Amino acid sequence: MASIDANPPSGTRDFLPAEVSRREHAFATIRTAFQRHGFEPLDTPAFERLEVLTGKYGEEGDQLIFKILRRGEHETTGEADHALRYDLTVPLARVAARYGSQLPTPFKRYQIAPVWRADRPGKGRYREFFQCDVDTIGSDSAVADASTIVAVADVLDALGLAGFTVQLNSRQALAGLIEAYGIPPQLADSTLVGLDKLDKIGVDGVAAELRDRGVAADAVEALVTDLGRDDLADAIRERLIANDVGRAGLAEVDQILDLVGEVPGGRVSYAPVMARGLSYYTGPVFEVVHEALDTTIAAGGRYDGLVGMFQGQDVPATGGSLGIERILLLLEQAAEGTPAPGPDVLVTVMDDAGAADAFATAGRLRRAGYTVDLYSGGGSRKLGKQLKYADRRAVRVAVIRGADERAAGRVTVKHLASGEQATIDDAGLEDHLAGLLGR
RNA sequence: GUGGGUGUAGCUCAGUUCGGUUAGAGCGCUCGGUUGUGAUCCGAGAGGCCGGGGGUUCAAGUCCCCUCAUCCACCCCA
Repeated sequence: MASIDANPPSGTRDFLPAEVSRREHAFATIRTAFQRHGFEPLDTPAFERLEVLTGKYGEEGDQLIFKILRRGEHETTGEADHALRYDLTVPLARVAARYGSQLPTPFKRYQIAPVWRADRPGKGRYREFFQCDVDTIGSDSAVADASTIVAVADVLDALGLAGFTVQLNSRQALAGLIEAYGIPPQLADSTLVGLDKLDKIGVDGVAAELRDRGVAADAVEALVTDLGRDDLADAIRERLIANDVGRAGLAEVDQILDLVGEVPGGRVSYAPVMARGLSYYTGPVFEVVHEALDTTIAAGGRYDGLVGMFQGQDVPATGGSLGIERILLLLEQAAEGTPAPGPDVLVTVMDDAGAADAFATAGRLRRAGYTVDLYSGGGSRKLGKQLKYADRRAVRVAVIRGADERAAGRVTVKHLASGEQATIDDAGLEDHLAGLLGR
């Protein structure tokens, strides 16, 4: 038999049962928290028409879109008409454009689903990964921006990830900053990318980066002086109040800070040089970093222009995204060594004659509320093999009913962890299990 | 996309320096230590054309070239 590579494609993963359990549990926690904040679930197709996706993620982003070849006679041309979704925000914008009038305004939704990027895989970085987005469409109010942040913070806290910081900024504040330091508009984006690296490469690194990007020496010098100050935020604030955009941006930030107030499990603060990669943000932007990690675990912001790309008029929108794969990685590390619990009970099958009886017993115990596995193996049904299987599955109790027990109307119950077992009247099985399993 | 590391049993890795008889360990797996007792203990066994291709050589897991995969850093991102 020819053997083919059994590994999943590069950048994708198989999730074995224990891992699926952990993931599903985290997803359930997230769903519950978002719903408590009044967000509704939405689902959209795994793939979209190509033109829905292209032009939304910038030049580099467009190249990372997984395209789907046209079928039939067009197949050989390499032409693509569909593509796997790249994120959940653009599909949402499409949905908002398509069903706008049927949806309540503002429309608040969350979505947990896989997305695909033709990226180079790395640690905590995949070509197929889940995103978890929460957005509000149709509100230009800072209440919506603040609600996003509070909901995201609540989710992180519910997941047990206390110790995070929400860094808040605004595109307007950044525009004001560019103006305040006299940086020409055509260098704005490039400058912001450089500034955004402050935490990573330090003041000197940023200075070098900005010079490389063509920022004038006096502007760099002015920036570096402020960046080096302990009260960086205040220093930038002073600069920003000098121009209109800067003042407006600061007002945005302060209003949200005010609305959000205290957040359980974390802090919220103004981060004056935090930018954000995605080009479609238009207003407030935020990023959540965890103290135990130097990577972003959630991010978001306002993108008032995106829905308008699908219909005539602009619709305000704001939202956020949880870096769920990184969060799951964190949770996994925290849970290391604690195996996922298996079924409560394994009912053994000692012989063909007893199979029907074992089925009946398993059914009886499921109706009694237990999670019950029935040994489904063929071949040798040696008890040792079945107990080994029970151990492997982390089953708590084995129920054994061979020919002897059946003839006597009795059943043997073995508690795996303690090794204790008892043979009791069949009728007393539920009561006995209740004692063993604490129900 | 750029630079570097690593590919040997199902898993984690020795062995490669200076090429030389049947390539090892731990864990896992299978079987056994008598009837129907796991996890522990003891014993036995299965499992590898040493990532793939080409080259040098009497001889290649070991040296050279190519290729693929994977990991780390940078870039970018979630």
